[in-house]
Amino acid sequence: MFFDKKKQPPTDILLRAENSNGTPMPPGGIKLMQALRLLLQEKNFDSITTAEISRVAGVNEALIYRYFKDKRGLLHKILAEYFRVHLAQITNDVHEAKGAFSRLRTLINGTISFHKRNGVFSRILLLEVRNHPAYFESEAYDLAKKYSKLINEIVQQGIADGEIRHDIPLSCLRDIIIGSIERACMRPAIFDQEFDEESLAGNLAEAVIGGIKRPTDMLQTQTGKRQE
Amino acid sequence: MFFDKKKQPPTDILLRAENSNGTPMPPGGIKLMQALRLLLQEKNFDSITTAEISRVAGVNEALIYRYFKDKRGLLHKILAEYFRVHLAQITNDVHEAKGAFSRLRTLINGTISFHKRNGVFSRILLLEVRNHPAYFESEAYDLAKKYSKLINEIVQQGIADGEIRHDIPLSCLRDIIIGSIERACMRPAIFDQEFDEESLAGNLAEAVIGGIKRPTDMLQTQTGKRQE
DNA sequence: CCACCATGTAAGTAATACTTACTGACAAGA
DNA sequence: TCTTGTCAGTAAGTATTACTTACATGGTGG
Repeated sequence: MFFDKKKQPPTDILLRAENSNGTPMPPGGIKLMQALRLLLQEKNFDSITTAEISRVAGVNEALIYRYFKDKRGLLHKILAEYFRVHLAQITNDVHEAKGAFSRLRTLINGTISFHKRNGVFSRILLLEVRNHPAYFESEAYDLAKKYSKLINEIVQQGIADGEIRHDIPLSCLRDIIIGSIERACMRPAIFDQEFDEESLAGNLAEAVIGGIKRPTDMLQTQTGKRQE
Repeated sequence: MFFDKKKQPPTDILLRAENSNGTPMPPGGIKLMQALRLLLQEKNFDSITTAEISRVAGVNEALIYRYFKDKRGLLHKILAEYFRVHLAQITNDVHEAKGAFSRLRTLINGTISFHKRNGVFSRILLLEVRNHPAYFESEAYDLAKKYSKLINEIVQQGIADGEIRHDIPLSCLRDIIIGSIERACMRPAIFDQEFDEESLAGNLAEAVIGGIKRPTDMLQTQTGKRQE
């Protein structure tokens, strides 16, 4: 097993969140983030009211607007804290692995594991934020781009080393990797389904790598764009 | 070229929509659907008000609640009409093609083409509905499942014929196919970006098929689950 | 002519995201 | 010790908006 440090409990993320300027988030802000995170385990964002969030947090409703831009700003902040932890773990693990394929397996494994351990992260990222323009101006989106860049680096290195095929654009390869992972995590996130992360990640990596690896021989029909 | 009938204009869908019981949708309902579709070209669903929809449609606001369950019900109905047209086209094209790979290419090509021609469909499906439980009770979701079943059929036939690998679960293969397509269409949908559908679909199909095809020889490391 | 039903409407209501104006605590400086 | 300023927190609003209710109208069959 090349990824054994994933047996942590459903990490208590966002306990130590910081404000955008670097100052630590005051207690009220932390409580609000924890409250929304808790509520998101049971219902979708739109059906959670600001009154509910503040009631669960035990603070006044107006604090949402003091510490965050608005209700969605609070959501984005939570996502950002998840992403921060996820990125720290995954970049470390990836750089420990050697070779493009091993790194990709590590990435796929780690990402799916994180999604499984953090269903709220899954739901926020896959379902709740991308329909609203403000997300793409948020800190959370910046971190999502960093994640994307990490994949770019792995794939580009793999191409340079002759492991990964060079006849398909980088963006397309990245779409396959991220798209497959997200699709696989979406159904469990929506329906609260359990899944075997080990085998899922293994199978996904196997098939995805099979598709993006450089063909070692010429007997397949892969080189010609289309035959008919 | 195996898919030449896709040069239709951005189809005028939902002009001939029917109510759920089979009776034709009255004029007011049609106008409301067209109005929301128009508005969705410019802003996201949440920031469109019912007052706005009815104003653009030129009918009274209460008609939304007579002909649809609620505001989201109207959204789901629009998506369902898009899906109906899309499914009719794609199932036909797919069944004309022969062989699992040719069918998959047809499916990928046709789906991406439909997404490109119908940006509103893209945005509704990929961004606006899956965050709300009511979607999964809707007619639109039933059609989405039909689309999913179509892929199942292709892949299962491909496995039976020895074209597609059998060592990876069907659900996983399907996630790769759908996930890749949706991820590739997401960025253009969000940012209104143009893209070359021909090359995108070709590249995607090429890599995806490369990953799910049955290995014709044993010289790769694909059979063992993991080596290290 | 009338009963009926479908299409359409005006006016209202409850809920909710967000705002404003305020209080108390605490620390620094004179 | 008084003043000043800042930061955490709050109560009480307001404007918006999704949704409801009760009513009007027009065509159709008997």
